[in-house]
Amino acid sequence: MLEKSHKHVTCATCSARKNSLFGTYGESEVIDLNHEKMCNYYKKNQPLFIEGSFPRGVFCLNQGKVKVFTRGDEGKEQIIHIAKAGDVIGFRSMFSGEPYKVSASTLEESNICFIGKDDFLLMMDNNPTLRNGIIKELSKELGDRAQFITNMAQKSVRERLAFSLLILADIYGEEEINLTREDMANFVGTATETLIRLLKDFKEDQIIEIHTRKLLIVNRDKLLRIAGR
Amino acid sequence: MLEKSHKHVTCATCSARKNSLFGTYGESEVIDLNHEKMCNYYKKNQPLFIEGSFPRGVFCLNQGKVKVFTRGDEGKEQIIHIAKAGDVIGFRSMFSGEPYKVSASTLEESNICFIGKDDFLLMMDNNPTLRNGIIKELSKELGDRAQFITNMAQKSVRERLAFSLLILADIYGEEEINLTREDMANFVGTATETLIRLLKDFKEDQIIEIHTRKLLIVNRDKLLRIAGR
DNA sequence: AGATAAAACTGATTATGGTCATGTTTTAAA
DNA sequence: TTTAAAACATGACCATAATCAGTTTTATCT
Repeated sequence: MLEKSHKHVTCATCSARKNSLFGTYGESEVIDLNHEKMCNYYKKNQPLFIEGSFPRGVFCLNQGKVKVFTRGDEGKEQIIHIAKAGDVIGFRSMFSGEPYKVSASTLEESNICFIGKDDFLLMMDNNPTLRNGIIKELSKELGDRAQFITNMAQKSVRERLAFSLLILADIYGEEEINLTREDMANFVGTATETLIRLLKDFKEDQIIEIHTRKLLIVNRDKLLRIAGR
Repeated sequence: MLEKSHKHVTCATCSARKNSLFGTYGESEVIDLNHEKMCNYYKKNQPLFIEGSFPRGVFCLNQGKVKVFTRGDEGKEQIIHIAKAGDVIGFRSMFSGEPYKVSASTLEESNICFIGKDDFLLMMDNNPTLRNGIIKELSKELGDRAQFITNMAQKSVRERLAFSLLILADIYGEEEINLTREDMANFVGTATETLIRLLKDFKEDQIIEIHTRKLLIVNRDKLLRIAGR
């Protein structure tokens, strides 16, 4: 269980900050940052922001996981990205001036800090390192999405599942992968039933272990081979 | 036929510049820009850059069309984006420090200017408007790709073709859409044969006119309805 | 702890769209 | 202007994966 009070998260001691956009911040900058941010506890499945609304600031994950997704015509979610501790999300629309094109909500209970739009934009103006970090981040994601699109268009569901499991393994690190079948299907881009059948195959081929809701990858090499280059 | 000498393109009189990243440039900035750029004539199907190589600068289209694509495991192209006059391409990888994740080549004969990496980065440092324009552009594209991914994952080929034709209509403007069936299939994300069959359907439903290679949309509303929201 | 809802799973069926094989037309080059 | 190559087109067949309908298991709430 996470601590439910935000008072316990300070930027100076935030372990997630090291790998974040604010990882290069000096002591005084961290103090400023800490002053500007507000931290909140989120339950599982709580929305951070919703497609179509306008951004009021950015979210910095101290602890937990967040799915970023769009909805297709029939309301089915397509998960575009899963954010973990240290990730900063929600800044894209702030720059493009458009409403959010994606929604975000927690996949598990999380501690998430919020930095208001004005504060964040001011920081960007005054801090070339942050600015460059953001440009780099946007550019990197854009490259990743090109590959994602190609995977969607050309790989079979089996190949995409293998690919997705490898991505999920990176995101979950030491922990077991913990997603509902539906979320996983919405990440892979398939029907829930198809996903379940394929997971069963992978289990029988001793590629993964299934512990009810949780998944463990036991043969990464096989996954790499199935996923293709 | 295009003029084959680059001498005839100067930034001050470049009509494509108005809608480009450099659209807001003042007189002296335009003179600098013109001094830094080099303009070249490209034949049809000439590469600008190739996936895996490192960027040496950015390309600014004065005239013509360029496809931006990745290759899947079996070498099949997936077209991510089609750039037209005024578009600046190839800057993403310069910022992320990675090699290109996509390739680009001309779809028709084109006049394309080149601005070296150092010059471009210097311009960015000294010009907040350009910088913000780029951040905005990156952000906008990132949003578009989220939708693109969802379309790929959830729409039928028929729906995607309708959607793609609408995008192509925007890109080609007054001109007729002029792509090989293979390129169009690689944009939609389907097999060439499937694309051909669907084009025939659309023609029979009087949604498009086919003039050998060239396509004209005659019923935009029907396309909108097929494409879904 | 028991009730209720949500999620996970299974089987049968169907349709979409990919592949292969082959012929025709268009384009570009000699 | 002929010829070769590329692009376009069509038919037949098949595999993948979606849909539908239903059961079982797991999680959640009182």
